[in-house]
Amino acid sequence: MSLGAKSVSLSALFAALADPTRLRLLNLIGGREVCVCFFVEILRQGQPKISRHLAYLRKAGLVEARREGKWMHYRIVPQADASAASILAAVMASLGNDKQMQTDRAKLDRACCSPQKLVMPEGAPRPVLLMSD
Amino acid sequence: MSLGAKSVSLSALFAALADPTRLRLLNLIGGREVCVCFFVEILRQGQPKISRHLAYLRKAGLVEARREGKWMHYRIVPQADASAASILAAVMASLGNDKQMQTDRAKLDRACCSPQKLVMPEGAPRPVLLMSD
DNA sequence: GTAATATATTTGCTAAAGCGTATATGAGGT
DNA sequence: ACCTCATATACGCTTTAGCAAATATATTAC
Repeated sequence: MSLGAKSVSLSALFAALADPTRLRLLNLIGGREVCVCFFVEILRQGQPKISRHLAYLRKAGLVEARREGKWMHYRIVPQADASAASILAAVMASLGNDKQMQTDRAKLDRACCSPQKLVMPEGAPRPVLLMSD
Repeated sequence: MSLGAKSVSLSALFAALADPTRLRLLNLIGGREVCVCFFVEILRQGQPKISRHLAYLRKAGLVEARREGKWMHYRIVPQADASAASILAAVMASLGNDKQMQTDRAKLDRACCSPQKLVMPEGAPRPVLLMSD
C-alpha cells in the first residue's frame, strides 16, 4: 500500500459523487434498502442508465446489492474509513436540503405507503427501512 | 434559477474535487494564501498543469487569486452555501489525515520558515497565514 | 423445456478531462 | 523600447465518462 493511497481513494470517492443521477440514487438509498424498479420509476430515466450508475456506485464501494428473486435491493455501505465516512455524512445531509432530492424522497415514501399512486409492477417489493431518519 | 440547481452545483463541486492534484492544491491553500511558485516546487509537476488545475478550482468557485507584482496568490473562497461549506469542511479535515498531504504541508511550512531549503526564485513571496490552523 | 420479467452488460458513439508542448499575457527591470 | 520572470491560456493528442440501443443473464411461472 503506497503512501498516497488515501488521496487517490478520496478523489475516486468524489468522482463517484460527481454526477447528478448518482447523487439522486444515493439520496433515495440513504438509510433504506430500495429496489431498482423504484429508481427507474422515480427518476424517470432509462433502466440501463440507472443500472450503469448503480454499478459505478457499487465499484466505488458506496452501495451494495442484495438479490431477492427477480429484484435487486440496494443499500448504503457504511464506510470503514473515517474520512470517507465524515464526508459522506456531510453529503447525505446536504442532499436533504435540496428541493429535487426532497421530491424524490417524497415519491419513494408515497410508493412505500400507497404504491397504487406509482405505476409499479405487480408485487414489487417495498423499500425497507434500515435505520430511522 | 431551476429547482434542480443545487444537485447540479453539488455534482460540479465533486467534479472539482475529483482529482488528486486539485486535492493537493486545496490542502496547501487551506487556511493560508499561497504563491503559485510554491505549488510548482512542492508538487514537482509542470507549471501549466498546476495553472490549469488552479483555473479549474477558480471556475468552480473554490479558490480565488490575488496578483502581487509578478506573483499570484491563491486562497480559499469561504462558501456561502451551507451545504458546500459543510462538505468542504469535512474534506479539508480529511485531507489533514492523509500522509502525502501532511508531507506537502510540511514542505510548505519549511518553505515559509527556512526558504533556502527549497529551490525558490530570489525574493519569492512567503505563504501568508489567513487564519490559525 | 419456453415465455416473461427484472436487471446487468456490451456496443458504438460523442463529449469532456487530462496531459505536455508551445505560446501568450502581464509585471518589473534596464 | 527590450528582456526576463511568473503565470495563464491555446493547441494537439489520448483517455475516459456518459448516453441510447441492443443484447445478455438470472429468476419465476408455466
